[in-house]
Amino acid sequence: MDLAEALEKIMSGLSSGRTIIVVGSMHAHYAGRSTSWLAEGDRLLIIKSDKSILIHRPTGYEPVNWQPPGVVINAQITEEGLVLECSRKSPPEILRIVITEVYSAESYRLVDNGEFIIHAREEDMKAAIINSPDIVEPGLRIVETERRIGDEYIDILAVDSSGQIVIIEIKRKRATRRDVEQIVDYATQVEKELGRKPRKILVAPSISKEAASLSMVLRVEYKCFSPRLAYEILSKKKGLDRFL
Amino acid sequence: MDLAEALEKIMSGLSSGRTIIVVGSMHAHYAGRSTSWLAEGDRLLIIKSDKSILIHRPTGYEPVNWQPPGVVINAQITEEGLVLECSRKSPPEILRIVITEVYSAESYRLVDNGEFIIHAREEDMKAAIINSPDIVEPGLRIVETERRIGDEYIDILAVDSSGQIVIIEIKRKRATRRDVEQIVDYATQVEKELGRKPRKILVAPSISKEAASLSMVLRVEYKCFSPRLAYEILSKKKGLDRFL
DNA sequence: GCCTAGGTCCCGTAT
DNA sequence: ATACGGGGCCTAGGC
Repeated sequence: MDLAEALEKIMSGLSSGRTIIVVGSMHAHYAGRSTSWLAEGDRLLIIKSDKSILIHRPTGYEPVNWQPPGVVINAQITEEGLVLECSRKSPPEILRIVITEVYSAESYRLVDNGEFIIHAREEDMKAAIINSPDIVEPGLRIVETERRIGDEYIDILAVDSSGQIVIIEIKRKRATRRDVEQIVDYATQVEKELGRKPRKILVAPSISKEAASLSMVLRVEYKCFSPRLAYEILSKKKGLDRFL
Repeated sequence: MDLAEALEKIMSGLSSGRTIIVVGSMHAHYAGRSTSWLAEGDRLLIIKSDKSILIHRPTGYEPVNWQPPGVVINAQITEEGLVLECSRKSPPEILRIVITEVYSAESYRLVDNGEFIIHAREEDMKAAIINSPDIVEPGLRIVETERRIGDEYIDILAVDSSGQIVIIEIKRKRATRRDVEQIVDYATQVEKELGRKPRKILVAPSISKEAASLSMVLRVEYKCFSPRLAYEILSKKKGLDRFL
């Protein structure tokens, strides 16, 4: 396909809100949050209906260059080739794509209202614990979730059977040294605000060796719990709820 | 295009290491690190030559479902439609895609050896500081970079004009409270290992208000420096080097 | 706009 | 395999 024809496909696709797919040889230059040059090669260029842009190489999960939704696109043919200038104001950045050869250029009116449901996330762990605080510790009572202290958010604030405040930080993956530091920071903020030293419990499916030893020093407790288990508990409960 | 024809395109593309692009209506189920269901809708399916898989909706930067490179793909036609089972062992996960209608299915032999160069990253800031430590502070001498203490890495270890050890942590973006905690942690480790309290300098283009106040408390110093400036300094130096 | 925090983050790198 | 840290991370939510 020649460049003029491809430009026509792109322009009409852009104006009608279609998703555009161009396969061809191109190079690109990005300037903004960083600066990059991509030399000539065969790639897949996707321009979505919300004006998000992706340049994909033939390997790898990630696009090599891109723009998030909402850019302004200027397309024209110059002596260099089919030039697409994709820019936005905030942050100030521009992606300049030069297509020199087009193997295919098509646009599609895609209708996608399909629901997307995802589970076994940190959110499910939180829900399971709120529903059954005993998962963390018998006698625990939930006080507040997503409590904001300063600019920070504490996953769960609770009170234990002896009346002591408990901070709970949930992680869906193995807890790291950083996670331990995070909950200690929260505890410092809570103590400043409420005037009492809280207990600190890190809930995660596992904990790294270094994080475990740091948690000893900083008096952070660890409770094993996984997103998968949380999801199973919630599913069962939901299943039962149907019969109640 | 009918499903059988699309299957044929996919199979031949897979066996010849081509990049496959399917536009059509599909639904998908993922089970592994999390669990998700994507209901029927029009999407773009990409199977790259390294067997990375992407399902893109008509909007948004991110794929809604995906698999990183290296999955095993099983494709067949069932009563549900064209079913692709993409699985891997570690971590154990599977993405099952059911294509019910195909608008387009093509494969391309993409040749991409183009170099990709990126600048104005943290790495450039580090290089500029190593080259001219005065950027951080007059009289500073670099001792070591990427020093490993335990499992952690310290960006730059230096000595100031009075002979005191200095830890430098570089951030390409505005420094946060977490960044301050990180360098304090490094300092603790350094003190344990070397027996002397180091100075702590956070180098970043800016610092959040909360991070600034925390840095006062924890005796972390802040030095303003940006990836863009670092890149400009390095470019000039390189330009000069050509004439020396 | 800033700030926080999650993510099937991905990715490189070192042990 | 685990662990750590960067990324133009992106995205959502709050202020």
